[in-house]
Amino acid sequence: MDQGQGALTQLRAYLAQRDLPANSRLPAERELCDILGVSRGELRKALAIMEENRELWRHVGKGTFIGSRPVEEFSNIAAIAELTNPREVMQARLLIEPQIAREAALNATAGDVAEMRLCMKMSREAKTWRQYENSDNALHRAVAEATHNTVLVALFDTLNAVRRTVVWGRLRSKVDRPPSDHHSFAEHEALVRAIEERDMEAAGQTMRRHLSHVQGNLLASSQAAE
Amino acid sequence: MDQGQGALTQLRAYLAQRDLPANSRLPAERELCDILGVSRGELRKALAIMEENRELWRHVGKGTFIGSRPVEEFSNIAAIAELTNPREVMQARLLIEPQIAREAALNATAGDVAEMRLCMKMSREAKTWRQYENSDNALHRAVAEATHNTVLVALFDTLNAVRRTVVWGRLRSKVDRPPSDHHSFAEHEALVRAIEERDMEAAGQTMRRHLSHVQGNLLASSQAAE
DNA sequence: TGCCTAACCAATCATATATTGGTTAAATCC
DNA sequence: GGATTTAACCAATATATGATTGGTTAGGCA
Repeated sequence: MDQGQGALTQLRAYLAQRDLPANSRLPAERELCDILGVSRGELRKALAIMEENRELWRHVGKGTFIGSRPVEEFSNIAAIAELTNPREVMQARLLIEPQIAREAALNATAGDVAEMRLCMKMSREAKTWRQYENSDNALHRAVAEATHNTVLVALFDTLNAVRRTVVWGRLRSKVDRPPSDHHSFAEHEALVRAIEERDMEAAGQTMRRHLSHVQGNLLASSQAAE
Repeated sequence: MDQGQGALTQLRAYLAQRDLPANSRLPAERELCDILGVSRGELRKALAIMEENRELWRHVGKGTFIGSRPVEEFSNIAAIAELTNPREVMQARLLIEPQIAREAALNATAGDVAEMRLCMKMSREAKTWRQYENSDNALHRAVAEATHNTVLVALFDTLNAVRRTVVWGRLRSKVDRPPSDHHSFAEHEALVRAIEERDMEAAGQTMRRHLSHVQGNLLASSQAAE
């Protein structure tokens, strides 16, 4: 009975002496047995207790590590893109991006707005669809960056990556041509102005209206393809 | 001059004959040289043109592939967690999750609601903080799943993964204790009821209020730590 | 000058070997 | 007899090695 707790005590003493930083790996179980002078079974009991206590985590083939187990990532872009479709992506954009625009209106600096205007200028001067799409992407990302919230930017990037993968997979318009419809230009202008004037409500509304138009165009083109 | 275009023509003919599906790999450059009977330089010119045209993409060590280059992922959970903090994460939750709740109210099935009620039951019966947190997580994820939108679920998972990494990194409450404050229980109940009644406005508002309380608690505990 | 050829480079893949936590069962010890 | 040690084995992972790939450069050649 004392033995069972003894291994844990020895292990704790060993770790306290080293004072290892988080995520650092400690020796393999077989080595620790020799170091601490305990049997592997007792050592594993102690390790199990500390793992249950979230003081360390173990994995076959990897080893034993200080701290809490890292989370598994279901954020694989390609995997998401496989499971979804343009409709879901546009719906997600309609829910997320207006909220980002509202937050951008609150936090945007003069530099952020200048960046947005530069993107708009480039999109107006675009000679090919590819250039236009790049500028459009850059503008939307500039809005996300204007929130000055790393998590929101990361979420936007994820959503954007999924969008590009899915859309490109479906309709492959090889013909590069300048955009004929200029409805986006006016909407972008209104969006940036709302952000500049710190009008959260207008920023959100404008973004929502803009994405609704994009959604409508996407729907129309898919119908035309049928 | 005819030679330069000739390699491209031959390559196009070769690809048209095979009619390879997207993302499929085509032979290595050195093999293609023999197959098409052109020099590697000419072949690479043709490949460069088609790559510029987004008809294929190449990468050292991998090969040459049909279609457009897959997007790079900035969705590394650990990387995001390194750059952010609990405040940004809570802010992002306050912007995203109410929108998800609204959408859930529109699309939830009876099975979805039953799943939510099960999560609530488990959270009420939780004996430790860990159990409570797991049930709470499961409930919020059930709401996301009720949107029946793969992209929204994936974004929620990403946000949730970042949240757990960041929060766990900061405050490590080793002491497992049952939750003393029951304010979340009533809020969860109201949230699920709003979703069940398809009241988008109430669902969004309830989720926002709930997260505001969570944010308040997090702020209070961090102040207490100082 | 323009093209071909060959060689080389760094990134990546493919394969084999070693290591690690997890498990089981016989041996051993009070 | 029950608990513990010990050894062997397993699947997952890491590590090391060699082959392959796109990218690049330099010399030969027409």
